[in-house]
Amino acid sequence: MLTNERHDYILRMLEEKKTVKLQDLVEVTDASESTLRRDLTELESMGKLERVFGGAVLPGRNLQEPSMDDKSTRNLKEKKSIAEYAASFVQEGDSVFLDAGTTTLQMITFIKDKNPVVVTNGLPLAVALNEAGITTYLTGGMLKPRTGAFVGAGALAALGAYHFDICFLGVNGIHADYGYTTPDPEEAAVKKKAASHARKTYILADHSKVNKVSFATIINLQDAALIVDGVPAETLQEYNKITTVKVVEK
Amino acid sequence: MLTNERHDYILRMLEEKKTVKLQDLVEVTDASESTLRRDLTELESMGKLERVFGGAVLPGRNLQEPSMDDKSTRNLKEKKSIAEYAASFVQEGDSVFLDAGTTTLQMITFIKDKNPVVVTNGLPLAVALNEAGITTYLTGGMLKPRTGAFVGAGALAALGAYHFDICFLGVNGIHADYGYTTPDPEEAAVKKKAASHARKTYILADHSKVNKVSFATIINLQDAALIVDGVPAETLQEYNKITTVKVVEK
DNA sequence: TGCTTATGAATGATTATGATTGATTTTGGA
DNA sequence: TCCAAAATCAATCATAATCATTCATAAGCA
Repeated sequence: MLTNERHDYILRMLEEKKTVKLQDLVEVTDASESTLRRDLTELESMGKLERVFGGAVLPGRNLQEPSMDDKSTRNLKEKKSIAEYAASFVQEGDSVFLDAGTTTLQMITFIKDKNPVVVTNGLPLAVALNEAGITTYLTGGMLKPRTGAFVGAGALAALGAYHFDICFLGVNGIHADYGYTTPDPEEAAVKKKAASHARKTYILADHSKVNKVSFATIINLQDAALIVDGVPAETLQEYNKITTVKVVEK
Repeated sequence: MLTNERHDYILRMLEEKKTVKLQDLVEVTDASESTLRRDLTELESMGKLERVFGGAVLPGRNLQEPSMDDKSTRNLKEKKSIAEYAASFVQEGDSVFLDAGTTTLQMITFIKDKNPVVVTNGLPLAVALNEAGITTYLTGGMLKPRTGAFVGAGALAALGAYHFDICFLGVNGIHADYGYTTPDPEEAAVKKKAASHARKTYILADHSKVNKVSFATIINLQDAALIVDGVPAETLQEYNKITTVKVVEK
């Protein structure tokens, strides 16, 4: 069976069944496991499918879910590691700002025994903080449906009333030349203001954000430290010029 | 069965039945208890469901109510009737304030087709409003764990920036002599300030609140209308002295 | 021939799974 | 109410499945 034939077959099978197992493909196509793995990898890089453990599924088929959930599944483990490491900087009784985002969300588990007072602009975070029994303040403001973040004049005004011992922000991209970037200007404004009211600011990012700069707003942050996972040493050199970098070990 | 298939199955089952038992999943999916427990744990960490003893439920549902199912299910039918009736006063495009509370929560279903802009101080309400696709503002402030209400200086300051066409408040007791009462002074302050920024205010209460005055703070509200259900005519006479009373018919 | 590409097999690593254990929670009866 | 039984739970472990990587072979082509 030709390579293209296999590819077509896989895609047609996916269309039909929405999901396909590698072992089934082996039986039907008479190709080896290795070959079919390569097929799947290739088709994935073309965006035609999404690999999962044991096979593949149609891409983006949980787009029906709020976009937050999609993102939260991606790199979840890395995010948890980063969150745990970041949480180690929080001290007993600190006043903490947690940015809206999936990585900061993961931090809640790791800080709840430190009796922090937490301010956030994230709706899901407020829910989780409440459940965790943490003293919680929310900035308020206009709710962005896609991200569950509160932004706008209301959020900015509320931030003016607080001061934080420590502040944790998520970003969408990090680049040695452009610095930190995030797609939404309103969310960028909130991040900036939060950082300006904090004694110390940490930026959280998994490796997928490194050297990425999408259509985005640049956030100018002085004195912020960057926490990332699994980035090669030579890449780090570049960033050390512009910020303190802390790498999460596995 | 692929991991993703199980996850999808669980979520679809949840969508349908609102709740799912672990044992049922074991029977249907042919996976072990351990595996399904892991599935549930993972889905929970993604915020797609909430684990309960014996299975899982859709998220948010039980956060809407402080701690006891008791309170939320108590008089639920009456609350829905009151909510539906109250919602009939909302007009297309109105700016609406919804107080934190279970009755106001029920209103969301009934106002979402009127394209309102809603301001609330209730965490569960913000979640529900977001899900309903309604433009949502939240006051922010300090979160009261028991009730999910935001109160304090932050909440009051935020309210100063809004004006409402219509305002709906819940109370804990109504008495012909003492007026409206609620146990928490901070929540009382929020209610009062919200009402003072509204063109028209409605108080929602089921019959269990009538002639009740617990250890409570009195809320002085001018020009507010009272919406109650199933109260005898002679009781009504008393209240007409102090407010406009509207009774929900069954 | 020399070069590229596709393939399959083998490897050690990673991940998912199911069974077991003892702890926790709920249930039901005294 | 209190206590004991049953159900459910989290944690751990060993096993099985799946994975990425490497290497060697074979086929196609100038």
